[in-house]
Amino acid sequence: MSNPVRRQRPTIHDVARVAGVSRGTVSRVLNGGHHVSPAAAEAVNSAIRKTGYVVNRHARSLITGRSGSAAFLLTEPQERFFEDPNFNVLLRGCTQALAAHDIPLLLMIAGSRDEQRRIVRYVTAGHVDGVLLVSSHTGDPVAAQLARAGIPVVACGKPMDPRAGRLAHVAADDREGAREMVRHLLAAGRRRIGTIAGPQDTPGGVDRLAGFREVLAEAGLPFDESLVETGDYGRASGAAGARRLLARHPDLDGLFVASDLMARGALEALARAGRSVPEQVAVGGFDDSAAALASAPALTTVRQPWDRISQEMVRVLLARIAGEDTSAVILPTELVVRDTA
Amino acid sequence: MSNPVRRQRPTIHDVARVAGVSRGTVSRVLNGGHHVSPAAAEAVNSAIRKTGYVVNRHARSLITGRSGSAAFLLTEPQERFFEDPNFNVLLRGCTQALAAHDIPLLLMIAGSRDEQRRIVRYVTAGHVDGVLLVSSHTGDPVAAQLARAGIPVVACGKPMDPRAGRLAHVAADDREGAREMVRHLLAAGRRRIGTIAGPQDTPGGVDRLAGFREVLAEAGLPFDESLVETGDYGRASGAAGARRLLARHPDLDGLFVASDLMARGALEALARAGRSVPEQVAVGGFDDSAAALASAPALTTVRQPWDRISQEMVRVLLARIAGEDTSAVILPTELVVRDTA
DNA sequence: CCGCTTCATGTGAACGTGCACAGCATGACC
DNA sequence: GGTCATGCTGTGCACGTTCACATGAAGCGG
Repeated sequence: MSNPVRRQRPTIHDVARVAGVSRGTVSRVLNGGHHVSPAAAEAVNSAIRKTGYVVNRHARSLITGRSGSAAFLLTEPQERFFEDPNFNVLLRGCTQALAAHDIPLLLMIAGSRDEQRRIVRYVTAGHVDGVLLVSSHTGDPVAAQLARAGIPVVACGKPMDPRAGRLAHVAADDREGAREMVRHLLAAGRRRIGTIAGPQDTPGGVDRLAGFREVLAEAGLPFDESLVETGDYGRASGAAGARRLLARHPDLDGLFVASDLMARGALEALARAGRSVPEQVAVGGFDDSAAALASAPALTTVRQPWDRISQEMVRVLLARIAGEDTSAVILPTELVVRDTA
Repeated sequence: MSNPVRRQRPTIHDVARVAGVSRGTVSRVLNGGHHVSPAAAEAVNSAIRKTGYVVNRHARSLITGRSGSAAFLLTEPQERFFEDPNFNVLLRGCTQALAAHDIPLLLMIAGSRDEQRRIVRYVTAGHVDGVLLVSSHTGDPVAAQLARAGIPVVACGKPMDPRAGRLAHVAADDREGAREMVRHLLAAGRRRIGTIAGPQDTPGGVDRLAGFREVLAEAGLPFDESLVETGDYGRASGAAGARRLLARHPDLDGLFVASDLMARGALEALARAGRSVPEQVAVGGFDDSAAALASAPALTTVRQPWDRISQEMVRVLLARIAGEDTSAVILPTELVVRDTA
């Protein structure tokens, strides 16, 4: 009747003893409850409550070979991601979506070569069941190694390289989002429409530019390469692009900019050039980031459904872990009309 | 000589066989290498390279009772944190500092009651060795439960409640930072200095206001309660506070604002009231956030050493996990002089 | 009443590691 | 040469769980 000095955490064995059944039965109740009589199940559940038992994931992982956790992997220019509010929405959304399945999320940042090696070793060692990948270009060596090792990976954003087909991905429909924005500019009577595109080595940059071109062509407007500028998604490049466009086309009356940050830069350049927005030049951005509302005038933009993207990434990842072969998911964007167009 | 059909991951046993030693010796090499002859150690290391062995953390955790991982726990108003660029620096810094010790970081968000329960269960079950806590008020129920269960917890920011002494914490020196800024305003000849303080239920808000008062008193300026306004760290409350201060004190020539966001709001209000900055009113902020540089004029502010804070949090956490009783660490701030003061 | 199936339950083994302990060789010292 | 200390190495066990298999009971049709 004497208590042990050190109070141990209750194990499945304790539960079995209290419930008057065997360890196997408790284990069955824990994992699905098939092949267990209602009476036994009830006894086990009550014993679990009574003892305060929680499963030891380490023991479980050791035998099953699965960790019950997932990683959020960030490669490449981490600074840019961390500064991007949308990235934060994504990170939060993924964390919470996985938490609903009782799966903890490991945050991993692959910066240096050393960090990359460590991450590959950790993940391929089976200490993570799957990986949510955020990377600007998907020729990423880390991602490739993981995919080759058979780790389920779901990327955020369309892969640049279609032959990197082993990666599942979830992305917003950049092309259709761009199309919608340009149609909106056309509907407002704009005919001399320029664009500041994103980097052409990112799929988003390519698709938004493609959407822009398609709609102009469909509207029967002559294609003019001099109406296209390219930036790096940053504020400064937006301002520079707008200046160059205005120099070439003083009669510009519409501008589709591939990111809100660049759009803000473009607005400054337009103001400095004495153009009124939206009266003389209508401006549309992309992202619906905080920058869109940072100062007046509020930016008309295209919203990407980041909350849904995170949910879908988790859904696809869990499906892949379960062995299903879900691959690409493309989600619709939403046009947000404010003051600039 | 026939290979097995399925290639298993190499275990410590395989390494031992290849190296021609026992499992125990391999284990010793892995954990510190004490009591191992150089020859044996070399044989083991070469065998590890040859087999591509990586330790199975699940098995190790099962026997040691330690997980080799830590959690980054976010409670309360998650939105505010995720929008705060400094928070991102902190999260990134902690992740990388822990990665250097080969410790993965689990991101946990305690929003709903249900999430809180799940997190407490997970952590107290021993699936995490320690917790890095970010919470605005440290009377936090989740933190209290974890501390009570004996989990090492290191909080970011000073606890409001000194009797919550079981939590270690790392914080910037808000009081001295505020003192330095106010001294800077005094040195510039300002004598009619107001402040927009932060919420008085947060330690940062209290300390920054205390520093403000102390320096004025030391300078022999009469204390005037009507020079104090209180905001919620947000832009709008800064603008409102500045308007009220100006109404009461049209001759205001200096303003210490407890956050950059509020400072931006104050700058707008000052501009609208026709005051020139810094000629008529010198303005100092706090945080050195992106808002400080968001638009002209660039804000003079107090920088908190977020990179060092994250490093110290990790250092203190590892010390606590190792059983040492490191507690409070206060780090110096840095005055960043730009255009507004 | 028998043989067959179905289903709930118990049992032993295995997962890969760390640790305590025992054994063994070597060398030093009396 | 014997005793003892010292330092390296091997072995068995334990950690808590899942899984395959065995067992036995119950149901059922002939």
